[in-house]
Amino acid sequence: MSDLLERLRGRGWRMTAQRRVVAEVLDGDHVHLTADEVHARAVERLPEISRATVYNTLGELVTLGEVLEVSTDRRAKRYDPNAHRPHHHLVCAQCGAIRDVHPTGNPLADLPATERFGFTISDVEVTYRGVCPNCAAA
Amino acid sequence: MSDLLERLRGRGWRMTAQRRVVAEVLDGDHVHLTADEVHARAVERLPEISRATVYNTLGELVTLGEVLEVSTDRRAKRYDPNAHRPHHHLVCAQCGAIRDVHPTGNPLADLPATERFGFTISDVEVTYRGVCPNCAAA
DNA sequence: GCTTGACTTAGACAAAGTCCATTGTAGGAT
DNA sequence: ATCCTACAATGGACTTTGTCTAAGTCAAGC
Repeated sequence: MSDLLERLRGRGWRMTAQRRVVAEVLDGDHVHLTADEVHARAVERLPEISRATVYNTLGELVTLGEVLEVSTDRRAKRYDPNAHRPHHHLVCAQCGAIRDVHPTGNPLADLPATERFGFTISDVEVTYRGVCPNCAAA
Repeated sequence: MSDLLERLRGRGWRMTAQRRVVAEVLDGDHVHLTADEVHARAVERLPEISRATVYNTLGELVTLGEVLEVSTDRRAKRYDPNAHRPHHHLVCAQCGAIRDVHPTGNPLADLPATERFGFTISDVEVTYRGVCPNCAAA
């Protein structure tokens, strides 16, 4: 993740304690935190960090392409630091757990020209929904 | 759409003016209204209908499988009455226009067992994003 | 070590949606 | 036809998620 900090500095990002903390919180694999969760964890390390800063920083990371926004439920957006490997998501309809998945095939190729209505398509988002083993057992 | 009303009555739905109006508003193809838009149109026909009732009714229609919830942007949920023919969505990243599309292929088959993590998958949602002809021209 | 403009802050604000106590009513029972 | 009652509707308070702004702070270049 320090690569991330390096990359950001290289792009002229002004490095502040707040931004560093947000980037650190997002470290790890299969992490899909809401903005509020990011804020909560950031506060543990930097108690005076404000919500607005967390939102700003997350927004910038998304713009820079370092983090993906995913909206698997209709509550809060989640932030996925695994932005450099394309992937989709598998969501538990009951507990909301999220896993990154890598389907075979290319959904873009599955949309014939007649079904494109003249759109220039740039992106496909696939969300699988189901029940996770934990919830199925309960 | 009166089929819908019939079906609902058959399921023991108590028919009220409010519910009828909400169902009528959702009539039509390629309609993807937000709850607020549904409310606005319902008010035209039944001025005293409340927002809570619209939300409740939409929620019930979703539970009954008569209407689909789609969240193409992260603002409001949209309600899609075309629930009986499986389809996916094509969204303009600029103006937010939504089209129903029918891709070939089956994305469910594209997720190998090793990528299912023990989930029982029940549903796949595919959202294509791009720029519509209108916005491209502007 | 200054300066400056970018960054952060707190809190007000907004949009979307939920909750709840109260009031109303559809539809079966009489 | 009227009455009953469980289910539905109401409206307003509340919650959640996110944005905006004015004022204060600070990283980084000089």
